[in-house]
Amino acid sequence: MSMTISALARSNGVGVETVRYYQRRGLLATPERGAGIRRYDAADARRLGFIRSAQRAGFTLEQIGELLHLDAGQDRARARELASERIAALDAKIAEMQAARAALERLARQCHASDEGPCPIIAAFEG
Amino acid sequence: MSMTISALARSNGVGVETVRYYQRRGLLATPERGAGIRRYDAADARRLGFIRSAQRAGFTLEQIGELLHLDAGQDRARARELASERIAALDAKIAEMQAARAALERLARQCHASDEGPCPIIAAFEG
DNA sequence: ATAGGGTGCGGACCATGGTACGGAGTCAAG
DNA sequence: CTTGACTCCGTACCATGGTCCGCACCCTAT
Repeated sequence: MSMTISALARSNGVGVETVRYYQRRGLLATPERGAGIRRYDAADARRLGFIRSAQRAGFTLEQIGELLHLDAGQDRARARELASERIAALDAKIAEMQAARAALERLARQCHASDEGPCPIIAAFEG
Repeated sequence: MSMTISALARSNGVGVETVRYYQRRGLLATPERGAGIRRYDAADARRLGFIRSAQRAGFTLEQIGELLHLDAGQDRARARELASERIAALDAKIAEMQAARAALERLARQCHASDEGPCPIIAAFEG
């Protein structure tokens, strides 16, 4: 089951240029080409899927590169370390966003409540 | 109470270059200069504070520019619109991050539980 | 009055994660 | 066996939010 680069890209909902970019970044291999066209298989698709999943979990491409180099679990301690760093970062970011959300919602309600005086949304940020 | 650009920057914990960047972006005014040096006041500091607060709430500099042009609440409807768009975006992002966090934590626990077989953290993303 | 540090300004550069371009080669259908 | 779509590859460019550089000028303390 082999595919062209565009099929590989489509299989993970990315653009061809993105695949090529990951190759340049060393995240995906560039297979040998048979008569000019490179052919990809299910393993490549899985690897691309890995990259996208990890990206959704907030890892940067550089960190993903490191995870990939841990090569199917040879260095579990390091993988756990990366995971818990990421969890901590996510916690911080989530807390920040929840605070911002709460503040914005309160302001939007205040702003909606009356059309007198300065807009609380604008005013709030000025403090 | 006037200050130099570096005092203004310090007042909001940013670098001088950041202030200058905001000026270029049209978010902060560049006051007239008295004998070569520009002088800033409390209003400038408040405006800079506004920018940083709004940024913390996840607005882009472009959106912040729009908020600033709403000029102290002349267009409350638009301000509310921006606020609710931002709330929706925050909700989506928070949900995504919480899902990622939960997945990562589960994986880290699994990985910790045994040192046999492939690392679940790596393996999980491969699906 | 002179050294040092801060300022003004334009422009270059940075990281991140892509996206677009152009020319040559390749493949599949009609 | 040609046409049109797809591929390869290097290079350039994009947005975002800054950061740094170099030169000239200014301000303050010694």
